[in-house]
Amino acid sequence: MHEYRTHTCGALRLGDAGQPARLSGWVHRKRDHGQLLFIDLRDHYGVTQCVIDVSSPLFAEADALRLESVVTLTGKVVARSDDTVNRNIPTGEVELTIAEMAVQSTADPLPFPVNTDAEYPEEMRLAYRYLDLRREAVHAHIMLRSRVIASIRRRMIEQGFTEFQTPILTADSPEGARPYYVPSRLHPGQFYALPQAPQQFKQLLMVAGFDRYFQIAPCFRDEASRADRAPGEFYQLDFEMSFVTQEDVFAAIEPVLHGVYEEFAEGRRVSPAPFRRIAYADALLHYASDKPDLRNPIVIEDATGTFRGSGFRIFAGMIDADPNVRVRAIPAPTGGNRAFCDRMNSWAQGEGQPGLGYIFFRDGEGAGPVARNLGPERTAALRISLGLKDGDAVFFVAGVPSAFMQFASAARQRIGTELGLSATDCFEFCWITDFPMYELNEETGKIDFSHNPFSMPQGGLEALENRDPLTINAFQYDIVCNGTELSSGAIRNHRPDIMYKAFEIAGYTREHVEERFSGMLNAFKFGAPPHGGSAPGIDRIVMQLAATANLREIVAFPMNQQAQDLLMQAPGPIPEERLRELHIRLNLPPARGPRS
RNA sequence: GGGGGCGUAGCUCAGUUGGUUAGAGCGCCGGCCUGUCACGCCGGAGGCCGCGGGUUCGAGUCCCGUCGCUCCCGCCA
Repeated sequence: MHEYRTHTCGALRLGDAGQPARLSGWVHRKRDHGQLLFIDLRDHYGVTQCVIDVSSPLFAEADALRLESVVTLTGKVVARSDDTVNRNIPTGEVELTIAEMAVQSTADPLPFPVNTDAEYPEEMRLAYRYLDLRREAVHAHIMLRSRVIASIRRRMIEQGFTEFQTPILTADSPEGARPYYVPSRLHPGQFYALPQAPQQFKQLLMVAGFDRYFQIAPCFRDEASRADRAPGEFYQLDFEMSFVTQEDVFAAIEPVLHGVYEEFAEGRRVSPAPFRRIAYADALLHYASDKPDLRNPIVIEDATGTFRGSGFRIFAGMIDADPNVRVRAIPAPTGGNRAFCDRMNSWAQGEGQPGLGYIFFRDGEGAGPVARNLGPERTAALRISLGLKDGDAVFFVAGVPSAFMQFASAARQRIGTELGLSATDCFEFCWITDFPMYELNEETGKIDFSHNPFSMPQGGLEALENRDPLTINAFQYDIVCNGTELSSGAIRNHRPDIMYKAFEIAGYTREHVEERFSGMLNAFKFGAPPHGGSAPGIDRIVMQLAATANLREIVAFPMNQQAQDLLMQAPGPIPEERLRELHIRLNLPPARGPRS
């Protein structure tokens, strides 16, 4: 017989009754009846009830076992009588009668129980993560993550992608977040940087002719964390393709994402490929967001014309005073009663807004103060254009769009949720396309890149030379699911001449470009294919599939919000001689850690 | 960098308007119990009420400061 086990704790069935068996695992739970003791033995695969009574010489030792001790139990598999079968577990028709017992490892009293799914403080969960990971729900989430990644890998390879590894110790990245630095021992005063993304390497692989690259890529950023944004490090499904248009990129990744989501959706509906494409400008207009949650059916419309010169003088006056002012109408089907409208208005005031104007429709006409001042004709025209009927309402926001955007988005989401219009239990994907290449810096009045400076401008060099930069879009796109941005991507700018011009518009000289991005720029001078890609966030995908709002549910060893690993106690001080080796002198006394 | 929330037993939490000796459930320790499966019953130990200062006859409770955790804004492929 094997030293530790003949079966796992999830394996035994009625058909095994009468056979000898050996199980190893953790003491999950004990039920002590004085003369009779039940031990639920747990391993990765399941739980099996083991039983021993006072006639056994092992009884006292078994009785004294503390929860979470690791034991090997050997005995006979016995069918349970009908009235003692446990239908809740797969092994519930049998039990193991304990004839031999070997204690592999004893457990001290636990800082928190692991056989329940109660909530515990994050700090404790992270400090004892190996215990936290024993709990059923977290254990299942980590397994889900692994299966999702395996599925992604298989689907990417099926799509003709090749997996590569790119350096972890590399050079400072040209743009983006604050990097992590690693001091060089061999080169005094010089530092490696950890990659914020393998962006440049994957583009160089395209230049090298590999055609379709992917990597489950670790990325490092020294930026503040969020519940859904890990501090320090996270993983992306990084991919890049040569000789492709934007539509080719979409067509390559849509079946992967759709397939993975369908595989793990467990009944939740997944929007079919091809996913909807929404231009950035339209997303801002209709959803007040560049990551619209399409589970919410509400579509915002412009109503500036309805209010211009109207009797509703607050909005009419704003429109006359500033040509940038817009009025937006947020339809609220079934929201047409004063109680709901007033509740939304109070909520808006709680959000620091002056209020939330509304019209609600009943008896064939619009009601409320806005309708009264707007007049029946304009009110009726608005109702018809928005497709609203008796029992519905419409809310209004007015001002300069950039100022009301965040609030309008929140209002749309709140209306959708409160009226039960927003779907649950589904995944709604869309692409946001046509991001502007440049934006005006409000403080300096200068033209800045609005997103990624290495994206190909739509219209190429010709557009850069002849058009108002603020009207030029880039071949840049986001993939959004349920209001979460899964990734950004772009068709890259592979032409040095277009790159020089693009940077010139943003105020950078040719010399500056050559100095900072020489690696990639030089590569592009020796024959570079047009290419593009994207990098969906693995953690966010798994979070959505696991239906959890917190990253710590789906990462095995997460850091806390302050980017500390409470289990391994990182970051931490290093010995003086190591510092000397690295040519580093600490000028300030080291900050005292929380558990020094 | 800024804002909100939380901090009472190992864990989850209650603690009234500022008023006697700070409570409950789980866990732990001891006792009882031969068919439970979140077993049940009895008993016990366990508290710098995050820390420091203040107001008060009296502070877990009110005020100020500080530390820790967390969520959000800023930031962020």
